[in-house]
Amino acid sequence: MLAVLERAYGEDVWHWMPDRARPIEIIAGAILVQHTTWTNAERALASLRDAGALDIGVLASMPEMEIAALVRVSGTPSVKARRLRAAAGMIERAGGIDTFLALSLEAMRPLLLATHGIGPETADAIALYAAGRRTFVIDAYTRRIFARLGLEPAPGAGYTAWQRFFEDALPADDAGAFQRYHGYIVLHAKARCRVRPVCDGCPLSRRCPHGQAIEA
DNA sequence: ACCCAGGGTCATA
DNA sequence: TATGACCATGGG
Repeated sequence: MLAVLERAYGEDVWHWMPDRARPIEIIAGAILVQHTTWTNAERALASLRDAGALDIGVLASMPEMEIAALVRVSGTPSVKARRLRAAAGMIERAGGIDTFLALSLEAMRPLLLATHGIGPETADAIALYAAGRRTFVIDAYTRRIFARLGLEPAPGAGYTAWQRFFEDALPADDAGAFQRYHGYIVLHAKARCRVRPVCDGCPLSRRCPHGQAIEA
């Protein structure tokens, strides 16, 4: 399946954010996109940027009410405001953004997981895409697509089992490959299902039973 | 008028 | 451990 994705998408890589995004934008984006669409997360990110709030020190000290007003369009604003603040505070205590990003995965991941509002997926997204650490992101798309293909590592597999499943299948020394393959899955999830005639044109969504229709 | 979205936390049993 | 309510806005 990974080879199929590679063949289908090749160089057409999705990379979490428009290229050259600063790490702080990737970190904030990873929190804002929780249980929401990426387009709404991007709008919230833009309003943070316009307000000059895409900064660890600013986010860590800005009242949650103000942050919430800025990120309203991404849903659950008070929840996400608290989470953004918590993440910024953790990074400050870690010695600032540069020091934080230089941490090893083994040091960084527990810090992230100990932060309010950062669970396994958000932690891995930050470690992989903001810091370039070699950890695979398991999201709803990944589970849905592969489970439908009968490629679930084990029935009812948890996050860790899914993650090991992919990490074992990918080059052990190449964080870029981890980014690329997770990107393929996102591209595939955003693609249109082309199974015909039953499901012609349906988005690969929860309602669509076909995970395999990469190409006609 | 529904249902869903690239999650995570908290209270219950 | 496991399940469910909750967060709350925008789009199909």
